[in-house]
Amino acid sequence: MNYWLLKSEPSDYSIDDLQRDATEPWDGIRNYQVRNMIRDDIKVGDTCIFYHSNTDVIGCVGTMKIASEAYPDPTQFDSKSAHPDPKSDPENPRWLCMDVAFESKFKRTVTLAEIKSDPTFSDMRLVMKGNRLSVMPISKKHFQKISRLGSS
DNA sequence: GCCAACGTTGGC
DNA sequence: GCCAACGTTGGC
Repeated sequence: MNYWLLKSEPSDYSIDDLQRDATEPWDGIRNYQVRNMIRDDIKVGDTCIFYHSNTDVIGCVGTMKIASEAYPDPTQFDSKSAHPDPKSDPENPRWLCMDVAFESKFKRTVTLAEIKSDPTFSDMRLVMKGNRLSVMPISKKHFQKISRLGSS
């Protein structure tokens, strides 16, 4: 099993929204590196950290599980969605998404500042320069440490 | 709201 | 294939 970190702006979709919905499509991904990870590497049952970006308290807020295989992201064909892609061919869709299932909400946010200041995380892609991927693999070690911090 | 660090697009 | 212009992400 692999571990991932998935970013979302809470004003768009938050951990509380996922707790309420239980399962939700993780859609709107429009980056080829991320698309390829979804297509090739992310498997049903993989565990993910839910990360809140672009907000007052930035950081890791809970965990979730991958709940489906990758499938074509319907929002790419919806002109009213946030990210329609008129160049995507319905016969050969460009963008994929997958369903995620709520697992847990942390007792507290494990903040980006905290992660940056802890040498345990110095080799984590999240804190390395120039990394803006909204989905990234993380090590089991980092996943377990973040889970432990969030549960305390 | 600013802007650095990307990624994408399209003219040539 | 190069690269300038433009768009996006996301921390601050």
